[in-house]
Amino acid sequence: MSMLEKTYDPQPVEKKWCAAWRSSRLFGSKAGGPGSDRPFVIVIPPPNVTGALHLGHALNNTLQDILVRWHKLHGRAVCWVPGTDHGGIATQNVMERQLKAEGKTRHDVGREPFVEMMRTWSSDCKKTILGQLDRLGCGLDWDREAFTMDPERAKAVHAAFEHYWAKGLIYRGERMVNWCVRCGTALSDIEVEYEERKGHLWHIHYPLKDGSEGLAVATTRPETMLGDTAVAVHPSDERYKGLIGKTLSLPLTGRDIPVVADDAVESSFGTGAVKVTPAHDPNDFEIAGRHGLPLVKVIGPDGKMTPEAGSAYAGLSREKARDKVLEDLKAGGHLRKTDDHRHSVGVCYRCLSAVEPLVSKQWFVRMKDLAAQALKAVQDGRFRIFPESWTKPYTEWLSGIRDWCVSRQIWWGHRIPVWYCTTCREQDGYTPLVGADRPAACPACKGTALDQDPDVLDTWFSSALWPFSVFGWPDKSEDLAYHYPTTVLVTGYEILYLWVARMQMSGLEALGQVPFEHAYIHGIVRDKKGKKMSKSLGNVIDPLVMMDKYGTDALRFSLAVQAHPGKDIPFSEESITGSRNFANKLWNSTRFVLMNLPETAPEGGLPLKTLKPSALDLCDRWILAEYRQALTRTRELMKEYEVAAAADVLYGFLWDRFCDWYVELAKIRLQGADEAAKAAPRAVLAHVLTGTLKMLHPFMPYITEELYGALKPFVGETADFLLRSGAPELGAEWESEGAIREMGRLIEVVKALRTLRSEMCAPPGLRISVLASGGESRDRDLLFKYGEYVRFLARLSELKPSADGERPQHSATAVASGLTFFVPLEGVIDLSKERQRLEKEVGRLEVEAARLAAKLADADFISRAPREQIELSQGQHADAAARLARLKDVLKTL
RNA sequence: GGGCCGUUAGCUCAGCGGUAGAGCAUUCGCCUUACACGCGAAGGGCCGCAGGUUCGAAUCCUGCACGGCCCACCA
Repeated sequence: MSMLEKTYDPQPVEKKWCAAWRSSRLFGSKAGGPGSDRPFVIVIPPPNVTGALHLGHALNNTLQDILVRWHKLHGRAVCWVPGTDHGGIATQNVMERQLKAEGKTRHDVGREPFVEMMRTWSSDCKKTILGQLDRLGCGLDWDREAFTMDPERAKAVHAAFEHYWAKGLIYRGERMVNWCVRCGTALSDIEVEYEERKGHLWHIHYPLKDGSEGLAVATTRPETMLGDTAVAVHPSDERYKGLIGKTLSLPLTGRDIPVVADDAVESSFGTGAVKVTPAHDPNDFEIAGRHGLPLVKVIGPDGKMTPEAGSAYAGLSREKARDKVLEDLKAGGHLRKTDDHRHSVGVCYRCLSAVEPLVSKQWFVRMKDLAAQALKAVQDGRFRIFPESWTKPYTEWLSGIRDWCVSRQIWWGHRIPVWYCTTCREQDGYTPLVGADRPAACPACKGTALDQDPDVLDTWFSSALWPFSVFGWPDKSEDLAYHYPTTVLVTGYEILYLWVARMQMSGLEALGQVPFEHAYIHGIVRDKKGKKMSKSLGNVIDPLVMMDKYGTDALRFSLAVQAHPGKDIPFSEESITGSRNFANKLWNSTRFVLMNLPETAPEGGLPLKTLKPSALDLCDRWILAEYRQALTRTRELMKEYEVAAAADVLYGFLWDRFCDWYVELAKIRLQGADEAAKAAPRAVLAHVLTGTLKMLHPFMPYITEELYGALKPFVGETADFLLRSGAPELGAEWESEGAIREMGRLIEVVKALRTLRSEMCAPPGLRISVLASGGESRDRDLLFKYGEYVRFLARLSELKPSADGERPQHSATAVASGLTFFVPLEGVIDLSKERQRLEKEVGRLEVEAARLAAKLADADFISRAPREQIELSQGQHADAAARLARLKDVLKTL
């Protein structure tokens, strides 16, 4: 490493190590084979092959890589499986948009060629994405790359489907489903999002068949009235009691429809009478079921009105039909009222167009029993969610689960492994054949004409199998047994139900064990105003651009340090510069340390543990104690997936304690003439810095790998990679409350003197002389024992004792750590300014002393508070009172 | 309609029973031989509101307000 540059240049370093990690198979678990302990295993949430990585991916994968590297550093076998998801509708949509630009549809291309085009295109996309993950530094096990639609995963999909089928957990039925007219497919309930949209509430009058008054219904979708087969009212609604059982004449169609009574009707809404359109509204579908009402399908899967809607409307789009129905109702005098009305509209989560509830024949997975297993796993602790607050929404969703519509009328996906005999399929009670391969013949009629179901499975069906399909399930291999259950799944809360819950259910069903023991739920990366990043808002930050500009480590660290469990991250470019600066700080502190070490490292490195305690100075013992604390604290936090807090602890330790205090103090000996005295700070610098870099490595892998390479001989290590060097250790014997307390007192003195210098406008070049007086001998002894620290850090020419009361003329005063400091500043000091300064300080102390005195005078406090608390307050009071007395003394003589 | 989360310095957020911290931003002083992507110092907060529990509450409890998210069949 060239130590000439003052500023870290990330690009060459990243390129070098990225290639080295990969070529050395640093993260392969295939070669290593089963060890004695459980490995740390993560399967990647496979990104859809729809384009390039965005910041959300960068966050998700940074967090996973942090965990993987962290556990590898601590000696655990790790396996992080890379892969991508074929992405079903989302991916097909991208391709269809491309075709549309050429004026074509997928039907112009044809099913087979279209799927072929998608395969080619998605594999390019896959390469891009995986390359970007590599660049992010992800320690993935590249030998295991998987794709949700490759042959191995197809095997798992078929096995799962057959398993469900055999157990009666999968069925085909005509049900109300969410239909995306634009995508031309059914969607599951959770693939529908709801948007508040402006609309109207139209009041339409339906006369009785006999021509008498009838009643008015209120609706937001007048075009569906063509499919009405009843009007429902609440059974106890006085207004309509007399009409229940009567027959209405549906306007525009003349169809006879009954008035039925149903509890589901809310009397206070609209007119209190609901038109019932069983074929196009999930509620109405249920009402119809209860009353044996017929279905009239007036909207087709193409979003156009069907012949059943009547010749005047057939072929019109939903929107056009609405206009015409309203016009016709108005003309017939049926439209009574039009109110503005905001209501939520279900939209497709992929294309945001309004979803049409339709009755359609689809495949469903029966969820109740599956959900019960998953519920049990989370309740008895086999599965835990971090942060815990997501557990409740998760269990509630599972408790209220409905059957999962898994068939999709698109072409890109796993074809449903079901076959129909062309001759027998129309017979009542016909059971289709289930299997991946085309059956040779129909078992009933021996006919060989068999058609495969044209639909494909929901993309989430294959995603749900991911934690075990990537390990070769359904084959019961040693590899699967070794890696399953995996350790943790890292993902955003937006797919908790869509994906996490379904993996739990299918894993428990297929293997009887949870697919992962923990789910670590992170937030969404937003812009700095908290808005979701989107191309249309123009607020997208491209992670690749950020990596080019500031370095990968800076991007990773800025994401990690903000990733508080479950919380969204308001991300801005400024937050990366802070991390870039931190990387530079690491670079320069290593530069400093190396400059102060011998040219070549001695055999076995610089000794630390063999140094005699007497050879260690207070600051050495202090930084080692602080270092041990930082290690301990970081480990505690990581255990709880408190990644952001862990990053913060390391940041604070390295920058504040190590650089700003220890490195400065180490200079005293390093720049001194006593060669023997240099051994201790050299060893401490090398060991503490190297250890801290190791702990930071999961967060900033590139720079720490680079710096470790330069430092390792000095700590007696020879590992080729940081992650093979072992975790930093420091025994309990290095804990030292005494050192931390004593340094704390000295730091207080230094800060007080610096403040004073600054307030007195003493130029930094001016070496000042300081007299210390008063205090207990314990405090004086400490001060003068380490007077060199204070002299050096506060830039003093001398620090010496003065007899009590001897205050030099023209001096400024500071009180710290039980002592009074006088700084003679002839010519520099302004007496009236100094008086003001002291009076302000006196005022502040008086308030504090009074507050504490009142507290101590409170009989309730004295009798009820714990003793250590009382003693603490007494100490604080004594301290404030003493400082006050000193300052008042000084003021008197000023 | 239900649930969850949030409301702390100008901004972003920590703290979660002993009256407040960090980073960034601001101001002032410094090219102090690791680092100006730096060093030192300063200013800035009745910890959303109202009650309650407690010797003591930003911290626990109960309401309320505001913001965000999730779920739900109000046509």
